[in-house]
This record gives sequence, C-alpha cells and structure tokens, in this order.
Amino acid sequence: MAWTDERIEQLKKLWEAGNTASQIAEELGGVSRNAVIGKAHRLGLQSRPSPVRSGEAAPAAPAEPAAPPPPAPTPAPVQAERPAPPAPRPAPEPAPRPVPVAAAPAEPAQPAVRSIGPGGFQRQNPGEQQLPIPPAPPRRLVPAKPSADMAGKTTLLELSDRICKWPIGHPGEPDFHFCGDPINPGFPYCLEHCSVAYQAQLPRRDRRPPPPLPFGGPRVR
DNA sequence: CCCTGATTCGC
DNA sequence: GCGAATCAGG
Repeated sequence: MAWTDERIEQLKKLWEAGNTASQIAEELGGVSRNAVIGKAHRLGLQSRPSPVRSGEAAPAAPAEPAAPPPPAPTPAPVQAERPAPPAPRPAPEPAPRPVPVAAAPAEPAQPAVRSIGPGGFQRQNPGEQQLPIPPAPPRRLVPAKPSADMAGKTTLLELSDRICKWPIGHPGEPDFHFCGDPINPGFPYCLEHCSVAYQAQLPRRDRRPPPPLPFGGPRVR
C-alpha cells in the first residue's frame, strides 16, 4: 500500500488528533503500526508523549478557567555536550480555525463508531441525509465511546489479532459489535465461537439441525 | 503479557 | 522512502 497524498493527510490528521499508531494503522488499512510510526516521523510529525497512555486519555487537567500558563522565556539553554533533541515542545492545538466555506472534508469529527455496512460504507438513517456538514471540531477530538449502550462492546475498530471477531447482532444496527473474547489460538474466534464456526463433517443421518449462522442468522422483521 | 512510541537498518 | 525488527517503557 502506497502513501498517497490522501493517506498521508489522513495520517497527519489522526496522528495530531491523538490516535495511537495502531488505531491509525487500522483506520488506514494495509499498513502496520510500525509503518505508521515510521511515516509519521519521516513526515516530521511531532512525537507525542511517547510514555504511552494505554488506558484512557488523561483527564487530569482540571477545568482551569482561562488562565494561560505564563509564556516561558526559555533563554538559551546551556547544552553542555548533550545531543539534546532540538524538538520543541509539541504544543499542538492548531487553534480553532475558521472553516473555509463549503466543500469541507470534515469527517474526523465523527465518533469512532458508526454503523458500518457490509461494503464498508457508513450507513445513514433515512432522516440524516447529508445535512449540514458539521463545522470543524471545536476542540480536540478524542476516540471516546460514542454511546452508552456501546460501552464495553467490541467495535469494528477495536478488532485485533487476538480477540474473537465473531459478530454479534447485525451490521448497521446501533449495538452491532464483536465478541471480543480472547481467541482460540490459531483461529479468528474464541473457543465458543470456533465450535460454532467449525463443525466436523458428520454422516448425513447424524447431522444436527441447523447451527446458528454467523451474523445472528436471517433477519427477522 | 498486553500495549505504547522510537530507532535502526536492510531493502 | 519504506517498514519489519528491535528497543525501551507503562
């Protein structure tokens, strides 16, 4: 997979938005986490806090009223003979810039989880057809769990090589998610779902009636 | 062990 | 330039 302008753009956006390299890699597809990191560095993207923040984002900062920290004068640092990295403090936060006008490819504002249809497209409900494109995100975007009822559920974006990818529910529905249990080593599913997915071929007369199909079986309406 | 980003280095 | 392998850390 090549680094097209679009993909690079997406990479920058996601990187600066605070997504992890893994998340970005999955988002882009066709690239590894390492590839993303490597590219990010080659692009000169500021290395964000490398002391990883695996769990949740650090909410730490108390909602301090507008009290911008004093501008550090930082005079000439006396670097003896240490190969101190010239890297200036990240200081991202591009500041809310006014959105041009129309034709704004704004999309990163979307919550990570949206209903993803079979083709990979994002579904729309009848009522929400291409209305006003959301203005630029006012504030830093955070991965975040979109809705309460999705809390704890494994979404498409959270799949990895070691968790069960057995789908629960129907794609496109609000609570569609994946099993998420640890996989049965060597298989894409957990033990339980492997037993459903892989059945030994039995003589006809001994066959059991229909095992539940993936995706929850035929739709019922 | 899981994860994170950083760095190296052969391609 | 690319990214797997490796390193270092939470």
